[in-house]
Amino acid sequence: MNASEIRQSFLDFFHEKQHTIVPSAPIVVKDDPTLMFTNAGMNQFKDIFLGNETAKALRVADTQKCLRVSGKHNDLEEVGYDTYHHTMFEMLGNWSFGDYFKKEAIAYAWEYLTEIVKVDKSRLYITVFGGDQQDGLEMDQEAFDFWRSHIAEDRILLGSKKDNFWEMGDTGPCGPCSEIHVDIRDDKDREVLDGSKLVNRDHPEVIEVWNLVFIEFNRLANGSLNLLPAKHVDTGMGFERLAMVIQGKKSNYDTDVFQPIIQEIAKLSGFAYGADQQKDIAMRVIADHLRTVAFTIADGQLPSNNGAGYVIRRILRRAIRYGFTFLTLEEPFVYKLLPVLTSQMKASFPEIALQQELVAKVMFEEENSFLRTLSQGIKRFENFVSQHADLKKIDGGFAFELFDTYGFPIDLTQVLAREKGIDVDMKGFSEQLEVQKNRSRNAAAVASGDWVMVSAETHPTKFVGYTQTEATARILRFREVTTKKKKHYEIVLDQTPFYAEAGGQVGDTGVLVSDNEKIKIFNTIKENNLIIHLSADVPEDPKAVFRASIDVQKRLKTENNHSATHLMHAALRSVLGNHVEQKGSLVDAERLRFDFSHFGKMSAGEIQKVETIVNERIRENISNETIENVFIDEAKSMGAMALFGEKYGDRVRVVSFSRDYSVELCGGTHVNATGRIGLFKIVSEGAIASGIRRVEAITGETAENYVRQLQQQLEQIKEVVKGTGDTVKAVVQLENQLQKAQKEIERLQLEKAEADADRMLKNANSTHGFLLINDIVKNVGIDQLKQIAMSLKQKNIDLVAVLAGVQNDKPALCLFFTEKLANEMSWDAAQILKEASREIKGGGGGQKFLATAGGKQLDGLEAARKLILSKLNL
RNA sequence: GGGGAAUUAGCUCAGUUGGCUAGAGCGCUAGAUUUGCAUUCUAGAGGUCAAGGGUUCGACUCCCUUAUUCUCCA
Repeated sequence: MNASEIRQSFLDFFHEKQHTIVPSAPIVVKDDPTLMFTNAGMNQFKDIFLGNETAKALRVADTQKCLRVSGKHNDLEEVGYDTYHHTMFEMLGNWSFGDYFKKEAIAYAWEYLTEIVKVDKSRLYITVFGGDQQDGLEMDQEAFDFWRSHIAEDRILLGSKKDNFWEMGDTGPCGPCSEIHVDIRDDKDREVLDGSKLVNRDHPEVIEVWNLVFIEFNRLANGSLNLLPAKHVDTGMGFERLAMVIQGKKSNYDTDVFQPIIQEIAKLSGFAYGADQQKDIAMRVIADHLRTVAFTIADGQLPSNNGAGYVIRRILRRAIRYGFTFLTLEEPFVYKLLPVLTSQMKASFPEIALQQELVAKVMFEEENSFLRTLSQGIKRFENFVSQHADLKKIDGGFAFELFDTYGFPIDLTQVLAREKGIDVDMKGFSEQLEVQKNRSRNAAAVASGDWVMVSAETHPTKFVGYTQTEATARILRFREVTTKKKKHYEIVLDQTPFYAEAGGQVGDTGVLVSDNEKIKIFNTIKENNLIIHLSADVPEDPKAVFRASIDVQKRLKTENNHSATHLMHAALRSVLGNHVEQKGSLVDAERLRFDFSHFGKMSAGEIQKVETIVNERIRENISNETIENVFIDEAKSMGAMALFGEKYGDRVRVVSFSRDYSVELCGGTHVNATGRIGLFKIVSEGAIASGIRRVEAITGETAENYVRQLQQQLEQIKEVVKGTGDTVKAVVQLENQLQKAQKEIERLQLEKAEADADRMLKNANSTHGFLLINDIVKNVGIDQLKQIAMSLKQKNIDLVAVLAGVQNDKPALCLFFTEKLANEMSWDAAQILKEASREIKGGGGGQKFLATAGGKQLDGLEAARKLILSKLNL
């Protein structure tokens, strides 16, 4: 079986068992602050387990794109070194939401593995939760008994809480789990040592393939466990591992999931896979990371310098680093592997093909910029080494600075040091890294308290904000959340007019008012689908009936901007082309920001066209036509722009302003008719990444104020330039005149300096075989004195000049002599002036043969000049 | 969210403990060389040293604020 056949067989199997097959959720998580990436198949069903949402189907199966870069069994820096660690992988999974439980879950897994894909039964082992004293839990006898009907008892092993008890987090749903392990060692090795001895021992050939989780408890913040009313099954099977087992390989990287990519890397680098251990590692790293980065960018996450984008950047850079160091790939190359990946994956994941051009552009740009970082780091390293002769060890602090400030990877520093036959002080480096980590951890610490359940109702909050700005509401539950700086409260209501931050639109602010108290809501956010009101105050009487009202002015302005965003999106597509796709947006009361794919800068004409079209649509006063609960296919046939990377349920909300103009899937709030938006004005256009542009615009009152301000500015300028006709021409003329005048001043100053110099030369005395100038000039500052000295220098005569000047009642000094004299007499002009300037309460310095000084005590000037002459023995 | 850095000519970057009339390479313009081109040589134009404030006799350099970008950590 090849990889796609295996994937299909899994989905077909569960389809026959009455499971609904759902598509993979995006790998990038947008509406869960605790998670950056989908890291398990169950993520998209989290709300069902948490009880925030009811399941649409009781039995579900899918293959899910997952990404893990850290965690107990996963560390980015380990990927590539062994046969089975990945950053991105597919997780095959089947779920039961309050439907079947342990018996069926176990039977299905056994049937699929042994009957469908025919894994050798003698290679399988089972683990079952063995109980935990601290939690007061018995062993999972139920699971044990069900397994006994399929497999011999001595192949069922009891596992600890660490291996066989699954928890979503510190609190929340959890339960015992049962794992299926497979022993893929050669028969010879199997005879020597029984596989059961190697289960959960990190042996690369005795591995877990499938984890069946039986969710039956809820863990509270105090650590105790409650039984859940509805029990769920959550299973996950690593697709790449399964392929390895079925295809009889010893490494995931030897399956047809990875080999085509690895062979392409071999071709590009000119090294064969399998010939050299270090090069093999590099190829595995690149193959793995390519998949991760490509899928993530295709799902809408661009590399950036924080959060999820930063994780992607780091992964891509790791791939480049390995190519650079071990495969002599010193030009951008990762993006060249995309066509292979695409042709392999597009059948199951069409987004990867549709976004290929953009992904390639973004990757190419990232690769280039990192290669620049590398070459600068190398330069910096060379500098350091050449400045520290006889270096035995590279200072840990310096290595850390290279890494921390300039992004130069520590292992490359080690490679460079080794080439010079020196070590890097890794202890010092690690210490500084640890300091940095602690600082960050302290700053980010968040402690959430238990939810205080006010009401027994469990239904999700009813959002009434599409039609109302006020509603009566009861508190369902609330909790206290403490961050380092302050604490706040999170409140869940039974119904609310507050829009929670989503889809780029900011959350509402407002108040909850009861008979006795008034609680200010400073923001509204969404955790998965839970609407959470943020407040600085704890409700004193949580059971009271509240009047929930939003800040209407703020909401109206935000709606103007949101609707304008839709109009602009459509206008951009008609002006620039259909390749324009939304890549992100931010809508608040002040402005709208829209990121979209487009190659190249928008011309002034294009910007104007977009502005014009949007303003036309506003004047047409098009009514908002919003349809709730539309099937996704129907929405598409209406012409809705389906956005890749957005997670949508089976039914969606469609917002349109004229069916043939703007139709979008959107959960946000909008104007009833476009006329209310008022004036629309684009204020900036720029690039945020290769192939991605950002436009910012304003509407309504804000736009009016903006235009008014421009007008006022223009009028003021007109007044200043006294131009009645062409103001621009007048300003340009003024600028030209100014430039000319400045040049003229410079020229005159130079001329004057020349004249001064000539005059001084005439009056100079000849002593000791050279000319001595001792002069004082009125209305001349340090800069001009310097100019005079430079003029004297050009004369190429042996001379000493002691120049003094007075400007704005401040004394200035300049001492100049030819370099030849400086050498012969061992004079140091800077040193002499430093001492002399004390007489005028100032300071000075410069070079050996030309120095200047200034001060603030005018009557010390004579003394200073005398001092200089005496220092020169003149 | 926290820490570290960067911002100097059209581009890529130098600029030492505060004092050099702010430089280099590439690019640009003109001239010379050449049958022509590449090349080479000569000359020239091009700078609000990110913006704003402060310290100082003096700030590209030190301090503060802001903006943008990079980078590490979370």
